[in-house]
Amino acid sequence: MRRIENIEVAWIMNEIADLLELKGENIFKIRAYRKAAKIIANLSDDLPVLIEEKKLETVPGIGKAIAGKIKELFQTGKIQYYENLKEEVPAGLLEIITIPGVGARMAQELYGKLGVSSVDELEAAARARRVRDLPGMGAKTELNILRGIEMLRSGVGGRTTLGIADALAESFSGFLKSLPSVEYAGVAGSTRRMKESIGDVDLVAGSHEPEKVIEIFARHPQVKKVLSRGDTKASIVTLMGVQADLLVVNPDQYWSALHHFTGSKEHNVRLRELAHQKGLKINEYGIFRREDDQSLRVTGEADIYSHLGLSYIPPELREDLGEVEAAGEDRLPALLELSDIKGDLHIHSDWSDGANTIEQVAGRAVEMGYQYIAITDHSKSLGIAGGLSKERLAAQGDYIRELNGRTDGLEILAGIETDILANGDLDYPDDILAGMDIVIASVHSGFRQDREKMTGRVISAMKNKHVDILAHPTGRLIGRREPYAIDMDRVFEAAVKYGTALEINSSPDRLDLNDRYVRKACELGIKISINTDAHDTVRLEEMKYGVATARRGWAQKEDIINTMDRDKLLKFLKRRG
DNA sequence: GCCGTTTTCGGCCCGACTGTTTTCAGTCG
Repeated sequence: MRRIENIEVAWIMNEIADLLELKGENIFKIRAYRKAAKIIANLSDDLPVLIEEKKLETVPGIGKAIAGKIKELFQTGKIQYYENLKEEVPAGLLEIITIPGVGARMAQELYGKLGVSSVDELEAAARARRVRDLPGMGAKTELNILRGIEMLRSGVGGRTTLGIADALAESFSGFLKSLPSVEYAGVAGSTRRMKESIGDVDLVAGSHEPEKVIEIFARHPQVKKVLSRGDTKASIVTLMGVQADLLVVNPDQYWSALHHFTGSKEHNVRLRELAHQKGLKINEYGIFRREDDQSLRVTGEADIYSHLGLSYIPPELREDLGEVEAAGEDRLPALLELSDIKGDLHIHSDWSDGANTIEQVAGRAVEMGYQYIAITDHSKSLGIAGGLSKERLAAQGDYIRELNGRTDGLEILAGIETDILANGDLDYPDDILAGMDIVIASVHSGFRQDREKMTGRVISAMKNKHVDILAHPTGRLIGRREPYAIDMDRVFEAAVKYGTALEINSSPDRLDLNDRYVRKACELGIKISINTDAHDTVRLEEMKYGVATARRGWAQKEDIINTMDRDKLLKFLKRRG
């Protein structure tokens, strides 16, 4: 039988929830399936392993019934309960509820009264003005449905990368801060938590004149369309098609609002449950004693956690993946900081497909306060990217050594990003690799190899004692290309066995390793290198996204090799030869 | 459907905006 990934099981659980919702089932049952979907999507172990070890039911949020259905899926290839549900509910309704503003109740009504069972049919019914005749719906609902369909088709509401969202959020936040009527403003939501992809940008402001702030926000030149607008909240779509939401509160409620809108939703639910147990209530305006509604003092996010008996939880950890328990027992990790990074070990220059000279890269690195960088251009088989021949590589090495002699305070390492060829060989013989200061290995071709072959290919490269780092280990491009088929458990085993470091590629298009793999790798004691893979000096700044991904994976300074001082790093790179 | 240092039954987080309504349900985050 075909291998079934955890994420596919999560999709099925979510679809079961959708189907149950369309049937009008018990809301708590629906939530249980949605919760299970989230949990499964975030598991660090593969489901078959958990089933094998009889540990599936012990996962919080997964009980007997759901565990039974998952086992059935792996044993028989399907879930009868799910199949039956799909029989009962017209398939088009699942599509209809993806229209923004149309939920299960409306879909049921439209199907029951108008016989609408696809987005196309709904569009026709709305255009024929038949929707407005239904109870509880009017002309505005009809228009809203058409707008929603248009949005769905235009791709608005799709997700964007962290790089784009972060830049946009910072620009809006700066704009808000510059307004005289605004006392505080900041970025919240998944952008603040530095998730790898962002649905919409959340902003929070503290002001005594919320209407005025909303008004100015809605007229910002970046705004293409205003989706909704109240006294304290507004949603807009930017020219780039990214949705941004702004909440304006009283300045003394700012920290509670920022916290609330930073989420995640799951993290907040967890905190509210905890608050409930302690006789408290949390919402976006503050934290209150339930008995007399008296509000407790909040002058920063740390106060909220301290009222709950928790140590401060940084935004990157707020996913309800164990951070609340850890904060309660004061055993949160001392997270890596951007300032811990002492250098960048994967950079391209104009010797291959980079835009800048080595001197320009070095100059920028000095400005950034780095102790060292590695120039790692492409190897010869990547002809399309100007891969270096043996001779060019040797010449580059000489040049770098000469440059090092006249560069103060920055060590430039002569490195190479060698391709891992389809058969697992590297692009140069061992004697050449032995002469490099640092060797990075990565896959740039043959992405469609099967899992066994790809895994073996990568591991044979890691086995080579000259290879220091495996770059972008899964090969994914966020939103554009799935990871290649590779057994990461075996890659981790190999990293432990051979001492190869794994990369977090900081490019917001990659973030590879991802946060979940980082967490697992750190637990296994694997060393990680956070690199930008920059092809121009501007993108050296993307180190922050790699660091954020490491933080989301609970990484500490000790886990990361490019936090080492120069001498320690050089020693580390020599340890295997 | 899940869960349990007050419970194996009876709970299960909180609020804004919208559109259609005279007091609220649906949707969303």
